[in-house]
Amino acid sequence: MSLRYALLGLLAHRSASGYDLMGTFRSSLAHVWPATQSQVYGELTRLTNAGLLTVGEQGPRGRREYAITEAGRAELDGWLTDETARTPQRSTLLLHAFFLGLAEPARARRYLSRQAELADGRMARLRELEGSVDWDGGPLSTHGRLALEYGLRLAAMQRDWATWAATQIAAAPAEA
Amino acid sequence: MSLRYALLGLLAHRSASGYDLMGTFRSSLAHVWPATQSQVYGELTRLTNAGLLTVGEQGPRGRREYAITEAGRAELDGWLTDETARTPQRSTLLLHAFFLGLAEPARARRYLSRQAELADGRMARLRELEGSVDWDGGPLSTHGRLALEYGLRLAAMQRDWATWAATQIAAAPAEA
DNA sequence: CATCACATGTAAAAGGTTACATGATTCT
DNA sequence: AGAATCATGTAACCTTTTACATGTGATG
Repeated sequence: MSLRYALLGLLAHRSASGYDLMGTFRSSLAHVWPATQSQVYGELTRLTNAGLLTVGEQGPRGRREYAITEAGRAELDGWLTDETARTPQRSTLLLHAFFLGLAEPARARRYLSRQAELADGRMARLRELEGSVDWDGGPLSTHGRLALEYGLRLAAMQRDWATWAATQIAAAPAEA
Repeated sequence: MSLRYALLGLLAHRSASGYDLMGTFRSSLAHVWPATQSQVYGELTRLTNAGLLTVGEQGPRGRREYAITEAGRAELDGWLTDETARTPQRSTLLLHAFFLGLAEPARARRYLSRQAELADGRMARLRELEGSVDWDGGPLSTHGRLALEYGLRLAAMQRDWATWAATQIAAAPAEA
């Protein structure tokens, strides 16, 4: 149900076509709430049928420009500060950690070191993104910064944890 | 595809029934890789058909005791240190952050403070869990600790971020 | 005129959630 | 005898992923 709010949120800022929105999903929103083209187009149709969006004049290549309705804004507004909405957390990194005792210590340590490196790489890429985004005043600016900072802190946490975990493995040999 | 490895991982430690495994999912594994009963039973059948598990003697109430096969161990072993396996990260907290500029600053700040509180609560519950788990030497012990530490660090990061983000909102009023 | 960017959709399959359905054994 | 626990399964629905399919307009 969250993709719905991602779309409403983007359209609350300015009207756009499915194609436009996909551009945003590819650049910035991919880090926050990934979505595929087939999902976005489908959801736009559903939101229009539900009266939360309207379609404007047909553009050049069958382009459909979507605009948020009053009902759409109300729906979005209700969600914005809804504390109860939580996605079940699933992390393959964590699942690996849970079962890492089944691998030889040296291999497990190598795996964790590699994960630390990868997290470091993610941090670097986010910092690059930070420099390249035009902080122009849309919902992608002031509050995009908050999201970006979250990503940076998450990556840093994962790097530090993986580094620490590798030392723990060294200390305690494999069991099972 | 990860549920598959969660089950193989648990069964690599000791044979168990679907019901037993559900117990583990309810207690410890829920924090790592949540799964429902209907998912677990279905996957066990699929793993058996794929030759990665075998079913032992029928127990009391039609109980089916599953054991991992050599093929199952090989499959698990390949996955254990596979660096490429990554789940797309989706976080409602992050999505909220991204669009928080659309709410009034006071409301947005209240939301973030509440999220900080909630993260703090999660930390407390994990610390409780840490005390109550019997660290007996299974894959849930040494390496369950790693997973638990990850959870603690994640919650701490979220708490600190939400607290920091609230101050950022205070500084910059709403746009859109 | 060819290529690239624009632009929209559908179909099939996999993964996940919720609800329903049923029955056996053990404990009090 | 009744309740709790053990134990398995199915059906419907929603979300997400991957792949296919098609066509238009602008640019060099």
